[in-house]
Amino acid sequence: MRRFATIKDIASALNISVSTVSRALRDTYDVNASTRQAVLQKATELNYRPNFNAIGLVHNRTHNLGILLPEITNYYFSTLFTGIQEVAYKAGYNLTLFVTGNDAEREVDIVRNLSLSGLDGLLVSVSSQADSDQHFQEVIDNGVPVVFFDRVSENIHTSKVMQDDYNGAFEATVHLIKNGYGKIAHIAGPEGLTFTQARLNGYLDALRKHKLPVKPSWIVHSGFTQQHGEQDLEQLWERREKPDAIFAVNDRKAIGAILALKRKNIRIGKDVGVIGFTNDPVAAIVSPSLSTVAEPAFEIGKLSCELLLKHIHKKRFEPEQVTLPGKLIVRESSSRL
Amino acid sequence: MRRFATIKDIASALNISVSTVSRALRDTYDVNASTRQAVLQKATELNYRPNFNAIGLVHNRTHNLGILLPEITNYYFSTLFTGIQEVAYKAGYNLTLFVTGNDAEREVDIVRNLSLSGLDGLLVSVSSQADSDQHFQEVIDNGVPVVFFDRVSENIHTSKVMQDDYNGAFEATVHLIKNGYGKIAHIAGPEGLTFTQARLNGYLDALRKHKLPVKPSWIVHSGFTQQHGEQDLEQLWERREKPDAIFAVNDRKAIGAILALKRKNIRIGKDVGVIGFTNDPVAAIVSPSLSTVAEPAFEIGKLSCELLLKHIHKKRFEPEQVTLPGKLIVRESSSRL
DNA sequence: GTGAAAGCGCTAACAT
DNA sequence: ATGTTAGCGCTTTCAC
Repeated sequence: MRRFATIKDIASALNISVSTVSRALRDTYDVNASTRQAVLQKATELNYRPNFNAIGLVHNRTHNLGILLPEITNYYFSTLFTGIQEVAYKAGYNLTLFVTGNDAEREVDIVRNLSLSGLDGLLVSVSSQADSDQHFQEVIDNGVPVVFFDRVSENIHTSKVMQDDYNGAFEATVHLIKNGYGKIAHIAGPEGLTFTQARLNGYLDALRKHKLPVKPSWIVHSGFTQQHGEQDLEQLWERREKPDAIFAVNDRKAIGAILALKRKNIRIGKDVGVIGFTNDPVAAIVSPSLSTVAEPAFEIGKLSCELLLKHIHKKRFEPEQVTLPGKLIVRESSSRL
Repeated sequence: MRRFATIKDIASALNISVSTVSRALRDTYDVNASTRQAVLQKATELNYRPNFNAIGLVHNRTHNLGILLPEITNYYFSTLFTGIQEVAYKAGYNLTLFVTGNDAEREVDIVRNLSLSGLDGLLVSVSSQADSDQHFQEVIDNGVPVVFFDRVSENIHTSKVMQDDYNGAFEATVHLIKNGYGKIAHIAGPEGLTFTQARLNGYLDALRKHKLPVKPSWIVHSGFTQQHGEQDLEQLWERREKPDAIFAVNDRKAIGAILALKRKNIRIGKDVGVIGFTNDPVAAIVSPSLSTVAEPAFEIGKLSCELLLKHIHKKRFEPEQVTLPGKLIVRESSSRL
């Protein structure tokens, strides 16, 4: 059984008390300079490592943050994580990552079994809103700060960080309209997710504002993968009247649509315009390159983590909601030329 | 200050002792069925959550594994993580993720400051081998099991899980040769990393076996990104004699090369063959699609985690080395047709 | 089958 | 400036 050197070991080696060792190590109390010197040296010598379980037990905090994500194999969420870690690392917090695989049941299971005592706070992007948000409310009721980002939960009163999904979708749709497309379909995400709804609304309002027809048969909901994008497009092409442009809820679905269109020998841009959402690097690689709305993933990660740390440090911190703007990126897929 | 219900609370509510509560909760000792029933019910009622710091303190283990990765914003590592989590989740272990951003200094910093008492084991893909591996040896000397995967450390005696980089590279190169390319360049990773070297060796041996010229000027080392791939290609095209095929150390660099070639109006496949390594989904999306060697990322993740758990559970577990085969995936970029 | 008590490693009053 | 002690929440002898 492995056992690290403890402050007790240092104390007895030096013939002083554990409290003196503790104080010297923390460099915060009045400790004789020479004593501190001796302690520090002995600590190095014995390869002393503080026991975080013990410290956590005393202080009731652990310097551990939990992160709950629907997936990680994806540009957006992995970039977001990198942003979170940027802040956490500097603040001396470790990150425990939980990935649900978009499985709502697993999400509940994870949250219910969360070692709450091992976590000072929780950062969440929800997997699905089909079920209730009760499990998150329980965490909050237990006094653990929670910050939602990207896929937020409507019913829960806590800090949230999102991109401006509505306006991004609005701009994307207007961009298509301005480029001469008039029969614009929307390949959406699963129903029930707030941001799916926000992007749908942006799309709808853009159509209405420009007096274009809103055809329910041109709106198809499914998952977030490239395969879903391909399937959605096939479905659209079974309609009597076919659209002449596609606004996809994310780049992966847009790429799926592009591949499906190519297979039909339909020219992207010239025949059918396509625009996505995210600005996944693959958008610049695909041919023709994909127009999109860039999401500030890294920034959202940073901000969420900063907000969570504020919640943890102040006792009564009023929840904040932050919405970051996206940015229209025009490439080849949305131009007739 | 938040405070969860403890076994003490349950005990006093039920007028029994804490040890009975502890036993009932763990369902492992002789406890009267009705007592257990009462305890379980009270626990739910009070929303009892075990304190993992306390348990960790007693048992000297935490059910936490550390994962150290060079990056996460990338198909290979994020898939690998998913594989690890698959095993960890079922075994009831949480994962603390550390990402170095390919920064060797940061790696040392993280490892040196690791809360070793908070981790039952460590899974590592090293960021760079330029520096010594001393920091990892220290962890092992402290009795914390370490398993390396993908980018392993040569000098350290512990379990390692890798793909077969040498044979994958060999096969990829032979594939180019068989398809009629004779002047094959290699766009490599940074020098000093074991797997970079293994892929280089596979490439070299394939050339030698087929009596093809080995030209040092056709081998260029740099980083792992698409931008590096583009730069490397530009560098190759400054040579007096230009190659007619590229074997890239990974798909991202291969894609970079493809984009740079396209800019030069060189036809991929017909004029210059390209093959990558990884089988990133983008390889199927890029046009022309990219031939590659598929890496078993998910499997490597699973295996590494299984191995680490074995190390943790058995007291004296002999280190194992596992090498998983890759698989040649032929697409458009490596064919003259 | 259950309780009392010691102890995991550390911090934080309270003494001196 | 340093020592003594209680206690964080839990498990685990050792009694009975």
